[in-house]
Amino acid sequence: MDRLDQVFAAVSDGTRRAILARLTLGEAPLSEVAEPFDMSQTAVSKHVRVLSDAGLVEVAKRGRTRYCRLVAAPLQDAAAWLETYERFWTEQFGALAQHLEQNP
Amino acid sequence: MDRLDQVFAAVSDGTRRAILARLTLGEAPLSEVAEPFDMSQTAVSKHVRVLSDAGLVEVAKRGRTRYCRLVAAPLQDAAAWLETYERFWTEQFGALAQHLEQNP
DNA sequence: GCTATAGTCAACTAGAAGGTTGACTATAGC
DNA sequence: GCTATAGTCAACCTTCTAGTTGACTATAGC
Repeated sequence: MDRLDQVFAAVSDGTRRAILARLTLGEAPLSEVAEPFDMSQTAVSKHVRVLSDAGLVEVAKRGRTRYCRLVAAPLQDAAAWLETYERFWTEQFGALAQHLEQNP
Repeated sequence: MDRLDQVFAAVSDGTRRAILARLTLGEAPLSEVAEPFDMSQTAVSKHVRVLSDAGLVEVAKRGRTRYCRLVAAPLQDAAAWLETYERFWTEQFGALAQHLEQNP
């Protein structure tokens, strides 16, 4: 599995996207990250592991707590991949607009 | 699984990204889409199914052949999601640049 | 030193993904 | 009408994913 595979797979899960969204507010201990979810802390810990394997989260141990921090950089590769398709969706919407204009 | 989940999951596989890349060159019959891959046509057909379930490909039957066409629109939602993180990777690169400036 | 808290680890389960093969359906073209 | 081609479908296998629980480790704080 290459890195792009990993990044896209990591963000293809709503729970993990929610974790990333939480971390945009700043660093947080695992327990706090896990709190909103209706699942065991172990499960959330596994999600965080998937994110950190994809390079999207860094976990730092300080005392007995693990602080999670967002690392957005790998998302840039994903965005770059998507960008190469941008012209296709704009073209298609253009074609649709044109069609609707001619067939009101 | 919501739509964004589906789109991200669909593009998290290299084979499927390669199929999409092929389709940027224009519509193609399944057999032609399958040709470059070292796997059965059935397997490729399943990948195309995943893509079409995600709304990224449309398949039209004409005669005995199925023509596959790229539909980029759903990628726009993915791009929009990523955009909300853009400021985090630029911030982090900014911080890195600043650090490197101060510690040459 | 005892106890409560943060988190991991190992074992297990259920279901989804990604692939195979073999049999089948539908159409093209002579 | 026969045959080759395009593709699906169903059954199966193996590996990965997402979750569980229970036992364990490490540290904070009195």
